[in-house]
Amino acid sequence: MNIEISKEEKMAALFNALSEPNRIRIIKILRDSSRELTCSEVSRLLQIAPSTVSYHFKALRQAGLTQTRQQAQTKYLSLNTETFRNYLPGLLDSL
Amino acid sequence: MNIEISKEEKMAALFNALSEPNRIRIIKILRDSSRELTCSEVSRLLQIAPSTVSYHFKALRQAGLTQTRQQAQTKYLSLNTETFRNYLPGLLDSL
DNA sequence: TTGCTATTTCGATAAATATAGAAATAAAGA
DNA sequence: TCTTTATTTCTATATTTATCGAAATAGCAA
Repeated sequence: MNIEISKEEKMAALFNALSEPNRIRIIKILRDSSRELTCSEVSRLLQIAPSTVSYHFKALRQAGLTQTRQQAQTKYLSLNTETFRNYLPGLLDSL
Repeated sequence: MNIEISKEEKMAALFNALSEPNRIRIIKILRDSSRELTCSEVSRLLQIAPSTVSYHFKALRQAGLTQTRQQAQTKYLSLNTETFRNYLPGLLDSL
């Protein structure tokens, strides 16, 4: 059984995942390049520690805004367009 | 002079103001009723302490999502539709 | 003036958050 | 096998946050 979660709580969780500048930057890169990103690549691009990037990746994934594909040691991050479509239509264009 | 603020930081601040369920509830009431709300009214409606509501009002106002009109001791809160229009078009319908 | 109502600020607190470095895990390649 | 690369987890820390009750502020009304 699931704990009851209100629409407001769901939306708040989505906004919370987006309430950090580096996470917005990650989302924008994904939106604009339409390719996948790796942890180390983002670490280089944004100049933050890999462990911090991993933490942000986890936050985005847990909110359902992204998904990952694994190949060998590397995990490729991409947008979960369905979540944006279902809960935040048009928002990607606002970033 | 102003501290340089990136678009990502601005958007993150807006999302941060929206990352709390009770603040989303306040925004939704304002959107649906198209009337103003007072601190005490929201305190009664959402069953949270007036000081907590005041704290949320301040967070929303500082982000630019709402504005207040004062009449005697009472402050009336309303949506700042311009901010929604400029930065988050269509978002009100997603809440 | 005195008491009532509305809001904010203050003080305190418990919880969550962003961050980094170190250690752990796992796969690739020499 | 040993080394390098990629990522995650753990530990620690400093900061922010949501919350309340109490006190302060300000206006209204009897």
